[in-house]
Amino acid sequence: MPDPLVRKLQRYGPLSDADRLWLAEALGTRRQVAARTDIVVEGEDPRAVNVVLDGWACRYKQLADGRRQIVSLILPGDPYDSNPFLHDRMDHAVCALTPVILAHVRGSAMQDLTARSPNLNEAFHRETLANASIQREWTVSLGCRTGIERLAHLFCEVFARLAVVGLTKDSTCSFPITQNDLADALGQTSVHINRTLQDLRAAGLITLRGRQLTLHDPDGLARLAYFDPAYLHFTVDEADLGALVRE
Amino acid sequence: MPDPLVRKLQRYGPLSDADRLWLAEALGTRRQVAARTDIVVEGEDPRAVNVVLDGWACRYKQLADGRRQIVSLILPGDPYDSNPFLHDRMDHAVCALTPVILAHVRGSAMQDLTARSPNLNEAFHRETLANASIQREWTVSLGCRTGIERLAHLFCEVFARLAVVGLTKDSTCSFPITQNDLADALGQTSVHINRTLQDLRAAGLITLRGRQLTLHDPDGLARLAYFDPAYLHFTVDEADLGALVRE
DNA sequence: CGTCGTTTTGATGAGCCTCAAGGTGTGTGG
DNA sequence: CCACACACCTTGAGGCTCATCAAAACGACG
Repeated sequence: MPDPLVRKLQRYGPLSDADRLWLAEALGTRRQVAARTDIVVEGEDPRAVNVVLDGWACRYKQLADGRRQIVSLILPGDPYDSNPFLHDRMDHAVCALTPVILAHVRGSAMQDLTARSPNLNEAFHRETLANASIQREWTVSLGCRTGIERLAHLFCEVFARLAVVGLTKDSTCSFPITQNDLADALGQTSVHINRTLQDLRAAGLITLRGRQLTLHDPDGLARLAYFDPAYLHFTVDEADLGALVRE
Repeated sequence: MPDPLVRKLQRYGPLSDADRLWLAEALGTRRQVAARTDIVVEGEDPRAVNVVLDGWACRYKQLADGRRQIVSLILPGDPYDSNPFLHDRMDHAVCALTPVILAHVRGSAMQDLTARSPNLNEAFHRETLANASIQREWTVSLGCRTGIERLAHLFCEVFARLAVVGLTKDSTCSFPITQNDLADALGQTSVHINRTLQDLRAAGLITLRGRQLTLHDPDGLARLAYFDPAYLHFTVDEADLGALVRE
């Protein structure tokens, strides 16, 4: 398994061979988690970091009456802090959307890592900032994009994020979540997601079949979605989705 | 002007007298900004921190066709990083919603501060995490709360955040933004906000007149909004809005 | 006293939800 | 190997929430 974490962090700035080595060492044993199960966290060191190496996960919150909102997607290569706060109860949950392979960097190891390598320190810091930025963009999507724009925007974002860790091929990537999950992420019902998907297909912009997403017209999709990848904050400038697909 | 920043940070953990003193020193000269003007940032040290001491501001993003989404509110006592990223262009803007008084802590001063005081370091860290949590909650609001729930939730959140910095009196606080701003924050039109406001008033839950918000039934409002203040992550446990009002 | 930003009201229609049922695919057990 | 179950996707009909457009009332301020 080529390490998606390294690929990810590299997009925020250069890493030395030593950095890569240290990072590989710090990643402890891998753990398998089944789809549709919460990734629970035993009493957790706030400095520790978990990483999804394979599969998709999400953060979600649930209202008392059962309504669920997926507030972010966690893709291969994404580190995530499982602990929102030291003394507080968890205010949201993390859940595997597909079978997931996790690695865990202990708090002490993490501290060593960032102390030894300014590059890694910087990269992790940027990761945090980029996540905040993505969260803001989701707020924008839910606040002022229409149904079809939201869906198109999510496809653009996911494709771009997967491209960065080398998980796209031509204009295709894996897209293994259900329409129900999409609905919970985009603030709509699965029925309506289904209809909107058909519109996108009819417009010749994408196909989504058998957990595979293909972008037939990345630029058109980005235009429809008002997608501007700047908010992803990768330093290497991949100006547009088209470039990602062409590469 | 009693310092709302100190009051805010104290809610994340205890501060010593020395902490308070250092912090007061670090806050440089104050700056006035007129309402409805962007708070622009000259080439900015990424470690620097700005603080709103008085007035309300917001972060917003705008789509190419003009649609605006307010992604967060910045209230008195809220520190905010003006720099999303060092080398990147700004991916969102910060704007004064009312006349605002700002203070600025230079990067070097900030570094001294956190190096000298573990308390302050911890408090600022928690502030960052709390902000991320608030952003997630906004995602939930936009994704799965109805119009009236959204509005009620925002009122609860704002009241709780203002209570923490001592800016509420009985069950009343200042609420100086227009229905248009509310609309841009909650992903609706001002027309519909207006009608929803009337519903809240008719239900006897609030009054909002002359920039003053009064909660007549905080518990009822919280119930309607599915408001659970845990996501604000103040360490002192003010279990519910009611307690805030009664105090 | 007039101007301008803000709030309020009305009428109409689009977007999305709800409920309900039928279709498709995949894995499982007999 | 077939039959069944179950999860997921798809389709239809009807209704509610909210947007849009337009205009009137209100209020603060010069």
